Amino acid sequence: MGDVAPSIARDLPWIGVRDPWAVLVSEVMLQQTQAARVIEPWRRFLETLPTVASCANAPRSTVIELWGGLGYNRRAGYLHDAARAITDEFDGRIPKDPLALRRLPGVGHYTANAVASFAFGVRVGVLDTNVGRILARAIANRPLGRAEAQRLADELLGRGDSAAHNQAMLDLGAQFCTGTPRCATCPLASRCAWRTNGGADPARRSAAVSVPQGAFAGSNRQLRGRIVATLREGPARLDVVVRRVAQPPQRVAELLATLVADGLVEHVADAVRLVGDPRELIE
DNA sequence: GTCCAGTCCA
DNA sequence: TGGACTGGAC
Repeated sequence: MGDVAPSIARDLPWIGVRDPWAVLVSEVMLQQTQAARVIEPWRRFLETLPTVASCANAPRSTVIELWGGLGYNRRAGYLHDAARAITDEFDGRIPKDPLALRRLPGVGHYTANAVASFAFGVRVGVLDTNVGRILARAIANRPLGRAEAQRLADELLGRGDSAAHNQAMLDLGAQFCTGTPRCATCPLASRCAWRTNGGADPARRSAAVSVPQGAFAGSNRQLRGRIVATLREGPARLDVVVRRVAQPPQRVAELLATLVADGLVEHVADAVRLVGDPRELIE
């Protein structure tokens, strides 16, 4: 985030100020993806699918294609499902109540509150991993539970512009309160409870704060990469892939199924034509 | 190799 | 409530 804010939809006039659909699309794209990489795909997406209805009526392949190089293609599927759910269950209008928003697929605490705040001005604190760290470090100096952290975030809103406040918190956290904090330049440092009192980092194991990724070696992520690399050389039968990556057929089939479900690589689809739906092999 | 990170599910 | 999933940037 940093120089470009999560609520980019508010500042880009061609799609309409605070258009709830534009905000929802941007917030889903911003899940685990930095803002700078989101802008172009976001613009492309909205040019083709400018409304909830246009997305709900579009074929799945279009939505996944428009996702471009953002990765985490599952989010595209969720967004497509969400557009259909809004059409079917909410009369085509994106709800402004965070609890209702959370019923949409792919919409969790963060996205629900962000859409409520940035699209509708609902006075609710937006809590991502960086804001979670600010609360645990600067305010409480101890790990917080989910409800506690949300209550603190809500209390900090005060009486001013709550969306602007949330934006400031997100930016402050993203720029200074990262995993390894940049206290030397942080404007909150002189008032930070953790800096003042010292001790172990309270953000570890605090609510909403993400944990480090596990080891790469031996992970599914590594194996997925090897499978994709194998298939890039051309379509291959499942038994060939299994031999190449030297892993149990069951495990390879499971990962292949996730690759297919995510619409990841054309060669995977070729492989599926050769060996059938790998999901059937798992049963 | 390490960092960043929200949702889902058990 | 903690772990799995996922993947580009550096």
